[in-house]
Amino acid sequence: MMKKNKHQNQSDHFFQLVYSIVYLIPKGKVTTYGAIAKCLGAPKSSRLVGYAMNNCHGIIPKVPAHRVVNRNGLLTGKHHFSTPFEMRELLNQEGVDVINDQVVDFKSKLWIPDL
DNA sequence: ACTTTGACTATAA
DNA sequence: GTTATAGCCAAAG
Repeated sequence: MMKKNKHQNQSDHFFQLVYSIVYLIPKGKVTTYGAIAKCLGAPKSSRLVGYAMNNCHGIIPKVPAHRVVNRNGLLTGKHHFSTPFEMRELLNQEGVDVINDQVVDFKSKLWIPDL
């Protein structure tokens, strides 16, 4: 009788939850940390979303972290990729134009996870 | 157990 | 338009 589990022992429960949302981001679209956090029921934990992404290196399947930008449409996490240009490259391949580390027509490309 | 950190956001000046 | 400050909360040290 698993009585030792007082409350989901999944240490990275929050991380997995974030990843599951990121996987849902359609190709050619982007979303924000706050949108993901809000979808998780913790709109004020936007920082934790970014924190989770910092741990996404080596996650299988690959996490499309390049589709997650801040609320301004700025590629704040580009420095966490293999190369600062990789994030822009990936977005460009999906039809998302990026100029000066900012998504062009960000408002149009924005996608909000559906609950 | 306490302190620091961080891929954020909202508000104020 | 920009810059500064505060709030936020879980993971890592």
